[in-house]
Amino acid sequence: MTLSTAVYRELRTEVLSGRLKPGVKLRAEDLRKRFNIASSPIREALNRLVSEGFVALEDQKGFRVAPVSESDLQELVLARCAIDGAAISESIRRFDVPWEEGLVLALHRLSRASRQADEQLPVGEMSWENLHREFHCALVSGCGSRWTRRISEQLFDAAERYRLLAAQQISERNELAEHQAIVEACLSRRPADAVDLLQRHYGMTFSVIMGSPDAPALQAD
Amino acid sequence: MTLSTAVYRELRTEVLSGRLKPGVKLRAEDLRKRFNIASSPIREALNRLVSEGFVALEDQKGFRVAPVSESDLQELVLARCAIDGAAISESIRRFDVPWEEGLVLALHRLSRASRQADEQLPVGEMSWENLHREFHCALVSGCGSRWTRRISEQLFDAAERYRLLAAQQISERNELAEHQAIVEACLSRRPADAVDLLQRHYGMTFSVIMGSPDAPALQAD
DNA sequence: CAGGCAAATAATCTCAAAATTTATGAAATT
DNA sequence: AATTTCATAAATTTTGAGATTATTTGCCTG
Repeated sequence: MTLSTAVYRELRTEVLSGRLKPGVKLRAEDLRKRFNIASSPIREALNRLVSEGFVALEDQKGFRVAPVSESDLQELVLARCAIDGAAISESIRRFDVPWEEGLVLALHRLSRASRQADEQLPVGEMSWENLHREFHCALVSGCGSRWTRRISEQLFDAAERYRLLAAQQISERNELAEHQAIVEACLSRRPADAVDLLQRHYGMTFSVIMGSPDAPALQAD
Repeated sequence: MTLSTAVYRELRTEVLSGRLKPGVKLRAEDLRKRFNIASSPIREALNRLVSEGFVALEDQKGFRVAPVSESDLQELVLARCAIDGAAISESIRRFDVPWEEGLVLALHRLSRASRQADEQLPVGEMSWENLHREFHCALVSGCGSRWTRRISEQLFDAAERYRLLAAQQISERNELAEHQAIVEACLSRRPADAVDLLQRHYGMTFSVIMGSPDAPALQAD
């Protein structure tokens, strides 16, 4: 792997996990010292993140972690409702067996995972966050379009960033039940129910994030 | 504007217009000579295009113009049907007056434009291609989500690339009538019709592209 | 206090060369 | 003849120092 790619992945992870706060300046010089490499690979990594929307670039003013706002989150949730809704509906219409099985498996794994992030994970085991991501990918994986799947993943990552920014300790809120209900609607081929449950699920996410103690931070940046 | 940004725009235009063919190697050294600048801004521009999917990057093997394929186009069209369909439906549900008026205006301008690209455009006038893009943006601009709008634009650009690659002389096929029918369905608040017409419109695009004399080129790359 | 100016800082770009990886093609081996 | 080996060539990535251009800062003047 090239240095550019390594730095790209590291910065992407840090932005998405909320370790790098919105609006923070990303000076090539600082990052150069931090990673102990020259500035070219750093600028290349930052440029990739710019096109992904996780880093903002103003000509001659350098890079910043992409800002957040309540309206942005609201429109993000709206986009996810529309796009993932269409994708899940199409998945049910097609009803591939690999899709069905992948979904069951992803739900099972997610249900077994603990949300306690502090305890050390056994080697080779994925975190709840990663399994949650896999689950949402599995939901839309039967839609027949890699374009749609890629977009759905990007939107998930953007939304997850908001969740992790707002919530160090958010109520667990029995998401498992919501996930199970969605899968049930999928398996029994009830597209309208599945879409409805999915959109409620996203709507809940929005409320929980905006209701969290850290939510006011969304105004400041 | 920085050099990076200028090169980014130029390369993006050339890839999307089909002047740079799929699979073609993009060597920093060659581009350096061509633009007569150093390689850093060139690599930065290429890295931005990588995240956008218009340039492919394999570590240690350099940059190439993103490949194309029939299945990719098919899945692209599917994504556009789902996403723009949802967006247009939501736009009608909301029915903002600015959206309605923007749509009428965009259609009017598009109807006045000539498709002859060879003749010199009067200063300040947009090409049919640009007006067509504006029209499609206007269609989904009432959906209430900047995320959805951005995604719709990116998908339009990717699809337009296929159209321009496949078609130097494609039948004009009375697209104007299709556009008018979609707008009519929007203005009279018939979401199901609008979505249906839009999806047929995209489906036609797919058939026309795959039926063009240049279509076999889609296999080779 | 507002506006302007110069110095300091930051961002972008250049250039030459080093380090690393991949591609090439001839010689050796099976 | 086909495959492997290996040295060489070429390409990609990275370095690091410095030049250039734009922005910010803080002082000074009006």
